[in-house]
Amino acid sequence: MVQPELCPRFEQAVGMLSRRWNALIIFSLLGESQRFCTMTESIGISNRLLSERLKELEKEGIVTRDVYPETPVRIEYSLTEKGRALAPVMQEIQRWSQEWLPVQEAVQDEQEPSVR
Amino acid sequence: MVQPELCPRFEQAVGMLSRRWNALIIFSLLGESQRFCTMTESIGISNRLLSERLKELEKEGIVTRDVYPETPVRIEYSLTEKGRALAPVMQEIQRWSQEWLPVQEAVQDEQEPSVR
DNA sequence: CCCTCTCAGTTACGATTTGTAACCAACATA
DNA sequence: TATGTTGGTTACAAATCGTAACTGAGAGGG
Repeated sequence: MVQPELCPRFEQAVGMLSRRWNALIIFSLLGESQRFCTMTESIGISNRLLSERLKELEKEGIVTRDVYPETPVRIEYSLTEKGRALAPVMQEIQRWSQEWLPVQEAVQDEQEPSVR
Repeated sequence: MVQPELCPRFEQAVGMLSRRWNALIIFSLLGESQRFCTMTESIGISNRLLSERLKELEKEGIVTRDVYPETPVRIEYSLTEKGRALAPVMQEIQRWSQEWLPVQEAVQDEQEPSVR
């Protein structure tokens, strides 16, 4: 019934990072602050989900939202210190992916050789 | 339409790690190989999803499945080298969670009954 | 005044995925 | 025959996601 082992803080961190798109959002903000429309394009996420995720991440103190009342309005999203502190996590994911995942060529019809 | 920036291998790694439960499954196997029923208890995942995720992770070369025809049958899941190579990622998540997430006390009535 | 454009979202809704619980098969013991 | 254990499946409702259309504020054109 109860799950005894796992550290609750670790579980919480994993819960946040496992939420779909969150890792990519954080990664793309590690470089520099970005505006909404730039993020949807570079990440490939829909308006709806990006909006939803950014609100959650802001509430968790990972992302900051700055409004510049220019015309048209400019809204910049950036990472807080707590958010930037996730850089090593992203770096390790990247390192692993470089070492263990194959470079995938353009379009190749995968055909499983002999899976029963 | 096209997302130009992100490295496809990084995206793939994030996709795998962001799949719900995958990070916890990998983390719990970092210590030692485990059997099915032990994992459902310690992680708090249902049979259905654990079965599904383990099959996916096995297909991706991250997890190995070993059958010991004892009675009752014992099936041990463990990490491949590729899977164990994710240890630094988990370590960095853990480090971040220790530094940035609050220790949450026993039962505190949150206003929002956040049931994820 | 009306139409159009951009940015930053919302809303509506069908398609996936998840969580829960019940069930199954193999083998062993009582 | 009935019961227990392990390692799953199956069925189905609930939650989440993806797509696309829409909104609203402010500026500019005609």
